[in-house]
Order: sequence, then C-alpha cells, then structure tokens
Amino acid sequence: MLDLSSCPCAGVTLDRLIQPAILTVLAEGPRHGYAVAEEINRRMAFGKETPDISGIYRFLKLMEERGLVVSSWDVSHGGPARNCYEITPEGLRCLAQWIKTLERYRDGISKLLRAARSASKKAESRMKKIRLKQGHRIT
Amino acid sequence: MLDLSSCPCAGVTLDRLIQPAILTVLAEGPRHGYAVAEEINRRMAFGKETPDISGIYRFLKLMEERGLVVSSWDVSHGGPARNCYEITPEGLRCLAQWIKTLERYRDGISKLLRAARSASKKAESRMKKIRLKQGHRIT
DNA sequence: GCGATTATTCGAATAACTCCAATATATGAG
DNA sequence: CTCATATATTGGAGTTATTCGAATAATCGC
Repeated sequence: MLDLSSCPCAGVTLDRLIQPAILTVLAEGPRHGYAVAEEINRRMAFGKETPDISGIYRFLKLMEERGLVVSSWDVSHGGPARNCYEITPEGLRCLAQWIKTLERYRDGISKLLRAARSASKKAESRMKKIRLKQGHRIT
Repeated sequence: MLDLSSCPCAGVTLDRLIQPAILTVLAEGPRHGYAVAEEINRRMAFGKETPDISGIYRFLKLMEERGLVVSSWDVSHGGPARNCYEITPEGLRCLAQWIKTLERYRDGISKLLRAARSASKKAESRMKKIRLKQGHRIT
C-alpha cells in the first residue's frame, strides 16, 4: 500500500493563509511578533502543529515594507526587547481584499469538492464493473 | 494608494489544488495531458485564467511515478502522439484522501474568514473612534 | 510551403518555505 | 554564581515548488 502521508493530499500545509491570519490577529489589536505567532498556533492551526515562526517574522518584515503594518520597539518590561506591530489602514484594505479572496477560495474548493466526490463515485462503480466482468478469473 | 493586485491577497493562484483537480478529471475517465489541462482550464479556474500547462504535464509524470495514474501512447488519430492517462486504484485512494483534505481546507478557511470579518469590523470601529477624537485637527 | 492548432517536454530562473543556528535577556533551580 | 529554560528576534543555507520560455513534432487549412 502506497503511503499517502507525505503526499500533499494529506494536507499538512496551507501556507498562503499565514498572511491573512497575521493580518487578522493584528486587526484585533497590536501585538509583537512572538505573540502573533503564538496566537496563530493556538487558534488557526490548519492541521499543522506549528507554522514556522521565522516565517511569521519574515512576513511581518515584508508587510511592514509594504506598509500593511508599522512596528515600534518596546522595552518597558522584563525579557528581550519586543517589536510591536500594529495594522495600518492599508493593512485593513489588504485584509478586506483577503476576505473576498478567501470567499473565492472557499467557493472554489466547494466546487472542486463536489466534482471530486461525484467523479470518485463514478470511477468506483466503473472499477467495480470491471472487477465483476473479470470476476472469477482473478483470485 | 497601494496596488494590491500583485499581493497574494488578490488570490490569483491556489496552486496546490491542481493535483486533486487532475485526479478528479481523470476519475471521470481516461484523457491525455492536453485534454486534462483544457478541462481544468474550462471548469476549474480558481480566479486564474490558465494554470501553467507544463506544470500539469509535470504533475502527471510525477503522479505516474507514484502509481496514481498509468499512461499509454495513442497514435490512432491525426496530429502528434498523445500520452493517454488513466487513474489507478491507488489514484482513487489518493483522491479519497484529497476529499477529506479539501473538507478540512474549506473548514479552515471558513474559520479564518469568520475571524477576519470580525477582526476587520473591530479594527474599523477602533480607527473611526481615533479619527473622531482627532476629528477637527485633520483636514 | 507557411502559419495555426494540437501535443509534449525540458531547462533555467525565481519564489516560497523550512530548518538550523545565533543572539540576547530575564527568571528560577540548584 | 551558573546552568537551563522561556521569551524574543534575526539571518543564512538549503530544499522544494512553481512559472516562464523555448524547443520539438505532426497535422490541417490556405
């Protein structure tokens, strides 16, 4: 039996969604990188345990370059300095577009899902017929 | 105004889904590569006009290596030779797993969508308040 | 013959993502 | 005091994924 656990069909990653997830968390309120990552791990794990934390920092940097978030250093506490991120109006516009995109994703997936289910059934009954035809010869 | 058309939030690609789309088309019946690509373009374009055709050929090759499909050359017609692909029982198992994965994707996206909508509203009313406070000073 | 259409394939470039390691500070255990 | 641990951020190297562009090839209409 073929092992399907390393096949993308196992669906361990759904990477592109990290970006709207970050925007969503920051739309709820300002947070520093580590807290964003923790929040995403806690609430939005899409089958995967831990979306790579360095990836989240990288996205935050990228999003700052693009003006979707702004950051400021916060040292008024114990522990290492925190880079606190806040969403901008541009970031909110981006999130609004993400919402439309996510709706399209969801609808596209639903459509594919229906097609896959119906095709799967069709193929299975076709294979059953072949097996019946060849019936007594095999095994 | 920032141009969001080249941002992934524009959602031009939803790449990983090409694989279950190929399996779905082949579960409906055997087809050669070009026909698979056309069918996918015709029915399953997720916002993008043409999912790269060479990518579809590449996936078909990969899927054959993995035993999900089998191919045979067909020259009984005009035009260049066609490599005809057929789904295997392994391929059907893979498609069955894809169906479960797609359900998880859809549910994950729905969850993110709800969070994004609520966070977006929250952030907007927060920004409105700030604008009211600073009201007369700006503009 | 020439261009358009159908059909497949390959190489190179780029983008995306992960893994690993480094740095830094505070806190609590021993 | 020192070591381990948790918090917090960053950078580099390597792998994989994906796209783009070009090459090849055969048939058909003009």
